[in-house]
Amino acid sequence: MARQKKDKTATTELEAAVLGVVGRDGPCTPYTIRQHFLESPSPRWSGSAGAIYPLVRRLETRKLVRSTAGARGRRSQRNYRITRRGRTALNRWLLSSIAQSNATLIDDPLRTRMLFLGALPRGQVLTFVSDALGVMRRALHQAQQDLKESPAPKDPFAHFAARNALLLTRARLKWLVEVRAAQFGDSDVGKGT
Amino acid sequence: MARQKKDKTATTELEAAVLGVVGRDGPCTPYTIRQHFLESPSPRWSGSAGAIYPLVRRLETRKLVRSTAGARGRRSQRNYRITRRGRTALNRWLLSSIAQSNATLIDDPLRTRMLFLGALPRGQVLTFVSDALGVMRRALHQAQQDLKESPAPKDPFAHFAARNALLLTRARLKWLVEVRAAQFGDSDVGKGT
DNA sequence: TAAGGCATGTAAGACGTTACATGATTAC
DNA sequence: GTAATCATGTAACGTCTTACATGCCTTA
Repeated sequence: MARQKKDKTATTELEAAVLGVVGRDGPCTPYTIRQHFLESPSPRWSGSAGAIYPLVRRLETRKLVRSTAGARGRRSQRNYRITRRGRTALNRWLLSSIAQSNATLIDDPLRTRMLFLGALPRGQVLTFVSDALGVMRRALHQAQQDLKESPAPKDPFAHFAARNALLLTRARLKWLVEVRAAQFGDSDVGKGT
Repeated sequence: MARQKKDKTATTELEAAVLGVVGRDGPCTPYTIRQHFLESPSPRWSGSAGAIYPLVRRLETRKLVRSTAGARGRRSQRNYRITRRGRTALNRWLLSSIAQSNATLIDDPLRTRMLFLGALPRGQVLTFVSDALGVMRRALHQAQQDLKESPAPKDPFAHFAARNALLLTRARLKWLVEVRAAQFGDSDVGKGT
């Protein structure tokens, strides 16, 4: 992806997500797009200005969005909306990125760490697992909260996304409980929170 | 993390993972480290030479690993092993990165896509979900396979990691089945594969 | 001794991050 | 009218990626 002429149809996850937001929510300013990512429960992107502003210009160069100069007071403002080409690109991204995706096994930082936990003395392994359990219980609460705030009738897809977050969090919590049980033979299995 | 002097104790996930591998498996050449990542089921890193070779030198600069010049035939070869400092750093990374981690909600590319699935006509939504189900069933097989190949007695932590992969994959599969049922009212729920 | 692949790298570049800069608007 | 915050950017940089380069070393 570097030395070569860049394939014009290739799209990063963030580019696609921005395109998706613009397409779904209608005309956006870079600022509203940023807000969207800043408020999103997923910590994948920072929503930093340094990412978003250049990105939307990139999208415009590729004619996936089009901007019109609005104005709020005297301040100039760009309103971006998705083009037909953009919709096509989004559509293609949604459908084509699945099959050959590397998404078969998603990343879990806790799993990465688990691989090297043998480096710790037993007591610290316990600390690790306990801490992780604490974090995960809070995450579960958050996920439940988020799910409540995105009811199915409002936007079924947002609802499904929130379900995904909940199910993944539950799975990780279950895993941690399992690990603790296997390591320390306690009988808390299934208690959860 | 850019404009500022870099915090010497900061460590990227890949750096820590490499450090972990060197610490766990004993003296490594960059080549064996690469193999490790190339063979790993987790697609998070490519294990590219361009990443690994500079990285181990970076670790050596920071005195987290130390290299000795071995030789296979006349070919010079660097053998890296972890230092005491390296063990300390690894230890700290394992314990400290949890609490303030952004790992509370892990990323799922399918979830990202789900958010924008409203852009597709209904028929294509079905296609999307079906394709994803196919991918996920294969991923489930793979995860089960991997789990079998890392039995608990051999390395309990590797075993736990494989369990994590399996549970996460199951959760995603369950989620997709749920989505399909909600969208299309079919009664396949619970059938799975 | 030539071919192929093993092993070790380097080169160029895309992407996203943090931190800084700056004018407009609002609140007091 | 001054301070805070909104909104829009730019600057510098680190990490990782793909593609290329290059010698060693085995095997036929």
